[in-house]
Amino acid sequence: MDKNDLRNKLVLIATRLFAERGLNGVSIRELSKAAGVSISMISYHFGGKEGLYSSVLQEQFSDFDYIEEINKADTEELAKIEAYIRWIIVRYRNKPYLLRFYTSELTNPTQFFSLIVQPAIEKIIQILAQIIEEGIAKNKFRKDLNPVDTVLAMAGMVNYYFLSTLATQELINHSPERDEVLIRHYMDIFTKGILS
Amino acid sequence: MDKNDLRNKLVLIATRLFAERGLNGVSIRELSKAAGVSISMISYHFGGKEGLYSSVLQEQFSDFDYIEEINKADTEELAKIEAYIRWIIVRYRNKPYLLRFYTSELTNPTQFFSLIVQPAIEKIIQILAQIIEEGIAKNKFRKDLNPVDTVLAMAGMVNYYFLSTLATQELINHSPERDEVLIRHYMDIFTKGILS
DNA sequence: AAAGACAGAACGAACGTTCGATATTTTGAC
DNA sequence: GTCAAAATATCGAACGTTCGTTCTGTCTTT
Repeated sequence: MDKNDLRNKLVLIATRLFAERGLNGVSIRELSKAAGVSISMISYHFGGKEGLYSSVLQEQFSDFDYIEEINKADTEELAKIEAYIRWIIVRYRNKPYLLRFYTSELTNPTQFFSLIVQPAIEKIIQILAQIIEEGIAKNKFRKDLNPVDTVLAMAGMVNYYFLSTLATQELINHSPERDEVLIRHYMDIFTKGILS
Repeated sequence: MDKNDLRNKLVLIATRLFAERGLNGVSIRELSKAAGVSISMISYHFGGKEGLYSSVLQEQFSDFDYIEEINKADTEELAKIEAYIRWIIVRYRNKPYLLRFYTSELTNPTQFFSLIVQPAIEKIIQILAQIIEEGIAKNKFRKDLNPVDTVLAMAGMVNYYFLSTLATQELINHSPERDEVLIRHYMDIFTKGILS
């Protein structure tokens, strides 16, 4: 087997297990058994259990480039915002365990947050706030809006939908059709709130 | 020492430690050392480590009665909504580790969710949706609103503020003054979005 | 033949629980 | 109220299990 095959396989399996039960909730024996390899392979390829966990985290927070592309597109502000909302939904669909990793269990979590999560979130907030500012400058949006707070309000509406679904484990049905209804609904509420 | 003194002390200490590093990230030796008692006390009083963890969870999700009082108050719909937002903020201020427990690590997490978290969230959503419905019936709010989705949008704006703060560990400054600004801001956006 | 990938056994450390002994509190008869 | 006895609370050691890592040897690839 190619070296990278096993690495990718371990990251894939570890992502699901770590997300379900956390770093300390999964043993390397279970991980290696699920991957069909020896337990020594985790130390060999990742330098230890935390090394594998770090690889999982890196992979989970490595898809923030798309948000920059949204911003570069030559569309109006509200279209960019809708594109951002759709991106969040796709993100949670592809990485349903993402929220768990916001409360990381690394020996040095500060490092993980300051190196990976914080820059990513700051970048998103900055880009979206800039979109709001442009809308204000063009007199499309209300002049008295605080761009950052407005971004947090908007991001909250979308993220919370998935957070509450995770927390209640089936309280709200997930489906593409329902996603579409929610996008329309959120855009509707949000648009009425910020348009001048 | 009184029996309940030690029980309460252990729950208090365990809440902070479990929230910081999760069920499997804290040993009963560390817990009992922090409480200044023997390790056997945890099994004696709580029937084991998971018993203590369950007690922590129960205590963290046992403050949902206030939301019913808000609903009973003889005030108009928007005032009730603002009271709800303030309640969330106080809740997170008093229980800053609350979000961690949404991804529980119990051996049988389904039981925890179905018994504690889900009923609590469903109750809140139901009460708030009822408030929205009343506003619609009185022609205060837009007729085309879906009450439940509207509640999720509103709850998301507030909850996400704290979620993002937790995730970024200092990205956004917390203070009563800033809370007040946010309450005004969120109420403003939300009000404009739902008023008829 | 050299280098890399992998397996499996072995290691010490840490884990949660249990158990017998001891200290403290509560109970009840006088 | 006193005091012995019962019940409860606490301790600390010991137990068996599981943990992550390491090491030696073997197989595969270059």
